[in-house]
Amino acid sequence: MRFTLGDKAHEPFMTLDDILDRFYPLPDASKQAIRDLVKDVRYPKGHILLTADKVERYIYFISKGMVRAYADTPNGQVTFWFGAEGDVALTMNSYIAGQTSYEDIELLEDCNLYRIDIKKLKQLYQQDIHLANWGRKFTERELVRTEERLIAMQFKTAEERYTDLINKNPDLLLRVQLGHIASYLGISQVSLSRIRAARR
Amino acid sequence: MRFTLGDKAHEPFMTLDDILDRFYPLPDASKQAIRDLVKDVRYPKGHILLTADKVERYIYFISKGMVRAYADTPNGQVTFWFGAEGDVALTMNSYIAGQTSYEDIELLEDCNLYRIDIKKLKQLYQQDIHLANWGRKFTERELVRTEERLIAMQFKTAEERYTDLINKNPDLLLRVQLGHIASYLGISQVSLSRIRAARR
DNA sequence: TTCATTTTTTAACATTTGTAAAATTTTAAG
DNA sequence: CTTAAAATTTTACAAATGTTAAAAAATGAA
Repeated sequence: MRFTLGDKAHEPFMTLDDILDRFYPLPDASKQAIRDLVKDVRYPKGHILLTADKVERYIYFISKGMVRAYADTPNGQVTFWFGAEGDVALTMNSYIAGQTSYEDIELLEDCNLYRIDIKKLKQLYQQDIHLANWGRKFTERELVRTEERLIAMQFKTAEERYTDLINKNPDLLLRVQLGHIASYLGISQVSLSRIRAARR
Repeated sequence: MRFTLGDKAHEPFMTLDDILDRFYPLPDASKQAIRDLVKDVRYPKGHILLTADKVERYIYFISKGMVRAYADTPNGQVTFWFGAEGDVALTMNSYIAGQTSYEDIELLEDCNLYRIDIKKLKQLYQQDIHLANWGRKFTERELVRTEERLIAMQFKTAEERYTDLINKNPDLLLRVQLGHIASYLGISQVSLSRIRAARR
């Protein structure tokens, strides 16, 4: 999922079942099919989990830790998504189109992840209608969130977007450095400093 | 679909089959199930097809015409999506969550539409795995487009976003007034006029 | 065509945000 | 604890965008 942190962000970790149940109720047989495909993996802070220029084979459910997605641009990196416990980390075009994508995913903390093979997951989408609808629901939730953020970018000031962000995700300030937050808000770090100074 | 206009935008109109085939190959039985639910409707330019404050019962495939989605804000309307032939017009939260949403859909031209009942479509998602995957694919395509636009908002100048927009959609300038385009780009109409003046 | 309405552009000034560089604070390693 | 590195804030100035109001152009109905 692209940007949640809401519900269970403060939990120390989430189980695979916790994560699967967030999007859509699945019968146990479908959950078991996922469990059979999943492998537990761990990587340290700073690890690049997925890269833009590769067709990535896996997506990752985040059990514990914080990550960011960023696009490389002529003007530097643009962070456009944070993922925490319960979210799904993936490079969009690899997942959706089997092509290279526009973003890298970097771990901002040591992470425990559930790794799953995209091709095998898609085979399940073709075989199991519950999982096909689970996959639909997952994307739908991301789409609503992304569209809401896009609209906010079109008419809210940077200060409003900052306030909204930390109100919805108070722990973000404790877990993510301000440079990444500024980028996520679409402003320079200097601008974010000014906004924060004005709030004191 | 949220913002395409690409492939067949210049076509005078698209059939239901054209539209269904854009996202995902469907067996004929599945297409027939959709055909059985669909009703042809027409509305004139200016008609408000869907509204934010209602739980809408229908979504519409656009056979002919141009529409926009906009959110009402304290500072006026924010247009954040244009739909043309082949696109799907819907209020997101009605479609996704069965709740009121954040946008109205207004017709910018006289339109021919295929109307379909959301509840019945969702029943099909539960019964027909091909349609469930069609629905997944539809949302996935929207998500990639929306995410790409969000990233562009974060690091491209208004002028670059304007150039990108009209390069991808040359006919947009002929079919949509500049005030809506300015809003879509996240700038004032005055700013857009300045950008256009500088390009001459 | 003519006239009223709507849309778009232009002008003037205010505000926001960006950039570059320096100062300060925080973090992390030894 | 001390020190070097990294992150954050501050400052000064430049560039981009917003707001308001007026002028010009385009549109559409009679």
